Amino acid sequence: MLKNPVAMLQLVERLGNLIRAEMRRVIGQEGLQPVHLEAMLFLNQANRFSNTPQSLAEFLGVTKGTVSQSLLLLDRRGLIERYQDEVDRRVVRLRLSQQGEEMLEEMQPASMWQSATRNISANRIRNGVSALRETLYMLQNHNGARTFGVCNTCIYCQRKSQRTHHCALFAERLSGPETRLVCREHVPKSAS
Amino acid sequence: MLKNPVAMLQLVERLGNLIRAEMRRVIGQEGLQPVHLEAMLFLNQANRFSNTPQSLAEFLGVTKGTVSQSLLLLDRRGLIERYQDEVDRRVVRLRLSQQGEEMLEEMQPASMWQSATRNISANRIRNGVSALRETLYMLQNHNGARTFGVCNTCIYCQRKSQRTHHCALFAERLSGPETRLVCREHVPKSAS
DNA sequence: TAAATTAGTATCGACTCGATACTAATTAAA
DNA sequence: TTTAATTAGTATCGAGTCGATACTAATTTA
Repeated sequence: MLKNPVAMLQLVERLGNLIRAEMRRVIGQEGLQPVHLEAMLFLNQANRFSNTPQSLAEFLGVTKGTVSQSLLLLDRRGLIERYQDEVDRRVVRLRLSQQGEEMLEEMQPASMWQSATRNISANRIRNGVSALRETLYMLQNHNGARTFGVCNTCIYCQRKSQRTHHCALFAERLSGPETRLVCREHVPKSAS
Repeated sequence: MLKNPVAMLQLVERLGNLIRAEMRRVIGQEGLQPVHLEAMLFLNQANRFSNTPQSLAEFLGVTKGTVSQSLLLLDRRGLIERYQDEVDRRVVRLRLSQQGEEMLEEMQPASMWQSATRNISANRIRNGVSALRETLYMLQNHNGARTFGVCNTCIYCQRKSQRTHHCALFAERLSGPETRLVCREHVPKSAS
């Protein structure tokens, strides 16, 4: 009974390393490192409260100095754009450039995963997903780390009508598509 | 139905990164990097056919040149021992030193995991483990990568009596404890 | 016996990463 | 309101990863 969590740890670790190695192989052809792909994937998903270097650093679990270096490189390659925030002029906003979006489109790391799980029962995968999700939230909660979930699973997200939502934390309106982006202030509903 | 595998990918990736960041935090205090801990964990588990630089490189998914560098560092710190193989004098055998074993003992990265999964149903975790394991084997099979499973889940492992086992590939006897170590030639029984 | 293969090491350059020190903008305090 | 503290971000340094390339030495194959 006690051995299964450890088995899960080892499997996640092993799979994580494989994914990382695969990432290195794929992205290496562009002269980039795994962390650059991670960063681009984040920027592709981050909502307008979360697209900053600070936020990215927290997501990646590295210092802001480190992330600054990686962003420098992505900028040099023309894969991202940086612009100053209108209100708080210390903060830098980030977005993928056209070129960055295209590169991400080409990668599609998901296809490998699809084929690897083709013969596994859907029910088993569903159970796996929920076990992993719960574990993730627990772990992050325990570390005081952010969850970076999407708005529609957040306690601050209120549905106003069929189409419009409202964030009670930032006190701003959210469009439908926006509720499917990740936020640095996300607090999962299930975490009581 | 198609979204769940991708969700699982993202969760594994995210958890993998968290584990990696935690590793960096813990092992960083010893002046080491995550890959060093990975290497030590591998050497702690590898059987006598698999405790070589080549094997470690395959496990980690890096080149032998890279692994050679990491081993140099571990050797300098006195955490591993290297010795020449008796039969084939090109190959170098690796083992953890006393000091290396003690360090690994102190780490115990599993405890964090135990607490993070405490409130999750045992059944759900079991399902998660088997989904992840199947995925891992599929993925490795697909890439032509080694599975690095333990002997007692390998097609070459034959039970001779209550206590003794036999490896049909290397044509050698295996003790009970040895069947719980990982092997580079492992082929999972389930993979028909 | 010679050629090819295999295990491992050495060196180079680009990059990560934490630590430290810094600038500039904002906020809190006196 | 002026000053002090905080916050977001950048720059630089050193140790280390990592792939690529080139190498040595031992073993196999031809």
